[in-house]
Amino acid sequence: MKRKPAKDTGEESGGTAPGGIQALDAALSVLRVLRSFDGPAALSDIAREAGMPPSKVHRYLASFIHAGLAVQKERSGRYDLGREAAELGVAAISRNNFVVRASDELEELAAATGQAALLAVWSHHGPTVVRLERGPNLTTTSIGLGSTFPLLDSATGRIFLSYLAQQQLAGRLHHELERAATAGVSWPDLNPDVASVEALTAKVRRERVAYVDGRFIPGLSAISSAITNWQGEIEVAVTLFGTHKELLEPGSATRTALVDFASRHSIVPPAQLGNASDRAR
Amino acid sequence: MKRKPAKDTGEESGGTAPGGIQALDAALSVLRVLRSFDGPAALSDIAREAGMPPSKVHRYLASFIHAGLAVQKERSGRYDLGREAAELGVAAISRNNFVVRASDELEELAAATGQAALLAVWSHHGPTVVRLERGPNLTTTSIGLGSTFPLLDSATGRIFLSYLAQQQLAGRLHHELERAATAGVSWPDLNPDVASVEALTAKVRRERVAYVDGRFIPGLSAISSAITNWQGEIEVAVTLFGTHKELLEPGSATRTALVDFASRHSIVPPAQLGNASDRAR
DNA sequence: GAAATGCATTGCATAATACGCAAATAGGAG
DNA sequence: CTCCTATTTGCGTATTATGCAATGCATTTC
Repeated sequence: MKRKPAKDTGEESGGTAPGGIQALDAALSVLRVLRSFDGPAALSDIAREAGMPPSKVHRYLASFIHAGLAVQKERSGRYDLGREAAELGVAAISRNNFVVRASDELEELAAATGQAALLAVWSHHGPTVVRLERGPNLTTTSIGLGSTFPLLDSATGRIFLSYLAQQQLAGRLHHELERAATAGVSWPDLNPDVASVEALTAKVRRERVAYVDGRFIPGLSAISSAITNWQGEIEVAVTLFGTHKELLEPGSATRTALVDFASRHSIVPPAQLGNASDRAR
Repeated sequence: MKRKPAKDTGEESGGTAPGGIQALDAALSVLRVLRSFDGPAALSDIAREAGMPPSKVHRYLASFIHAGLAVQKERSGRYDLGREAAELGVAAISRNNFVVRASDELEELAAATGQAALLAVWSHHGPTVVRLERGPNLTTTSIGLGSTFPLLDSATGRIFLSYLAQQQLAGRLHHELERAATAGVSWPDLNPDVASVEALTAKVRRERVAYVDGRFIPGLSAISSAITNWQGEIEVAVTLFGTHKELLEPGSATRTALVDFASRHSIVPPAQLGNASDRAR
């Protein structure tokens, strides 16, 4: 096969895996480009973004379509991710033991509290719904798998805000703070500045729950708690939501059940096993 | 590159996409194999399942790992799906509106089967038509966008009756059962009592279709199937209808096409996420 | 209405690259 | 320590992916 005859400057292994296959690396980078679009994308746009000739990308896409990872809409249309991509993602998520175990009991939690319940994990877009259990009282909602929540404005978001490492949050947090500042928005319990956010997250970690009342979705109250792994990092957020504000009260049965649920599915880091940095290296 | 020197029996395009790339097709089939396992898998198992030499699979996996689609656990360990796979799936699902996706092909379904076709979703009033494709043979009908169907009396309604959670149906189902009981109505295949309804829905779930012949609308036969999401919950019902009763027969081309259409647009949940039939009732 | 533009798609010749085989290395068990 | 299983890596070959350019299709522009 030919290579671009021009540059061969010596810097060779720029994006190739050791022991991997060049063509496959190239193809997978196209898949990532396809994912990075918000919706269906034209061949020329994908090719430009990937830095490859359209004919090459077209052949990759033909194989992706064959595998079901991509689809082509309408006659002579644009490309989008396909059903197989969705199934792959669901399978990947279901390999996460925390999600699987919590899913098994999520229905019980919803039934016991009489509220709708969801599980969310962090993906690079933000907190993302991976499991949803509609309660008896909630018929319709704009929330579904793949929905993402804001960090500042939602119970689920605030849990990640409080438990996730600063550097993972940084990009999105800055963005939301800036938007809030320029729009002149502020909330009853939060101002759009770093100090105020710090105070909020401290409170959330102390109480082990975060909540909002009818802010992100009008008329809907939500309360969320964290399921953590052996390092004390958040793996999943569990959120209950409904139309009554009473579920937020410190002593409420709902709140107690939620915290209990989160604790039972968390792994409490053993306190006196030496600190993690010793074991890490 | 070499090919298996032995068999080249002439059966050529067994699994290759037209205009696609052979190596990529092979690699993606490995990805699918990896997904088909319940958890982490050994190289030799993946290779055997994919029908390829381990060295080939190993190189594919190296590229998958490089792209984040796969991970290798521990030292010299087994392979599993990676974070990028989850992100890919979330992206696919969040931009994937079941109604829109199915709408794109509804016309083809109608043309291929020669029947009229519709899509219906659940709104608080009941099954509601959101897309309608009049077939070549059907000129006029009382069905239009926004029409709602009864639960007991229509193919579309019976699909929702069989796949939707009990609590969402409760109100309307009670109402219809009561009306039928007081009016003394009954049907050839259904009595207005809970046990009879239960038997019907079990049959529907088993056969994956529900149908009626000229009952809801005299002289009109209809057959319906469910498009389900990642949790096994119904998102949309697809219904074909026409004046001939033959389309209801188990082996008919129409029925086969319908079930195929529905499964192609459904997301099959992995076994570990708990199965939907447990939660359905 | 006709030309023109912007796409996606597809032959084709070439040599670059992925493949199969087999050797090597690592890990685990007895 | 030794064997055994399973993963990883070199290497030569010809199969196959690639860039280029021509084709086809559709929508737009004048």
